[in-house]
Amino acid sequence: MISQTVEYALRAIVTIAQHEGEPCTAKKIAEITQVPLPYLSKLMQGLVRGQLVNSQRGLHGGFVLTKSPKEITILDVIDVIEPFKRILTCPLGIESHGTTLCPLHRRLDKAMEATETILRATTLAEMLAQPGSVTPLCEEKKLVTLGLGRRSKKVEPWGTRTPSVLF
Amino acid sequence: MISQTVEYALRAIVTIAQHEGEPCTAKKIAEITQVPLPYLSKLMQGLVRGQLVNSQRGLHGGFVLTKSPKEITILDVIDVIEPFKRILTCPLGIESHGTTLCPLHRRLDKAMEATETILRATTLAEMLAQPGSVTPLCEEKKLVTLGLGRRSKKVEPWGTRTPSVLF
DNA sequence: CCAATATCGGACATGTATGTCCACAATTCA
DNA sequence: TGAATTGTGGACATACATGTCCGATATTGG
Repeated sequence: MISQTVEYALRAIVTIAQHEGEPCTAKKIAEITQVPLPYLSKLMQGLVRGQLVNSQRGLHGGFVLTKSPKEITILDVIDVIEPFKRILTCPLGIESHGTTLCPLHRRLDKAMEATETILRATTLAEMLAQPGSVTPLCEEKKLVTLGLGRRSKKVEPWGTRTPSVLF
Repeated sequence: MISQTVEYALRAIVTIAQHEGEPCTAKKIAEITQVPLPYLSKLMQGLVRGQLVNSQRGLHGGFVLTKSPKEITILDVIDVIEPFKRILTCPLGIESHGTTLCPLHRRLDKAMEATETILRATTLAEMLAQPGSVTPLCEEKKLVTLGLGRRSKKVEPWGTRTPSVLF
């Protein structure tokens, strides 16, 4: 239905939307969304090329949305990663009936149309945490510093393996 | 959205439904549906195990529906080949909010629900050729006998490469 | 300029869906 | 009983989605 890659992309862009104002690094997004960092990096390039996010290299860099969350729909994200393909012509290459589909593919396309309509109608803004909502917000991992000076290391505190709860 | 395998399975079962009464051989189905014969054979085993069709080996064998086309829906076929999976729990393994999904996955599941509803509501019977329908019926290839006696061979007549037009 | 932080881009590795092949078993008909 | 027909099941081959790695490039701050 929805590929793993698209699922990842949606998690990522929602996370970025949750942090409007400050750039999100790939590393941070990967932790929150539970997506493998190397794969996420590849993904993000797609979102950048698709003009949904801007990237900034270097210290304090990361990714930010190019538009308001109100102006980005789920379908926008899908179309940038792997375009939503409706059934427009006969999959068997039969040209005898122009744009008219057989009953089977007409039905299948109707089902796709229903999905497409819902996805086009849903913006990122609608999926952000609402003040009165029951849904928990995204909890970022609180890192604890171990050691001192150059050798210090940030790690997850013991007992906080609960993943973030945006999703 | 819908895997190639499911697409093939649907073509096949619609073809069988179109020929109620007589068994369809895999070879015949493969020709009509434009599905590679070896792959189709594998597929059919799934439909048999899923109790949607019965198989009969030997001369005059083939596949027939186990029930009336009115009692088989598109969703039935999908569920037998690769079950339609709704989003029931958080894909990130977060258990803190029971069965409640985050806004993102709630929306995605709504889209799937819409699709599922349509597919469950569509039976094979609705997709067969209607008397008054504009949609062309399935044209099977008319084979021509070349040669005589034991050496005769059935082949497609020249100039009839037009694929069948059920779909 | 140097070191640290981050993204970029291409090459490579793995896994799953798709597609192929072949020997075998069941059925029919003569 | 023998030959032709037709589905069955397992092993194998290929294509594409998914996932990994690493050097290059850009940016910041000292």
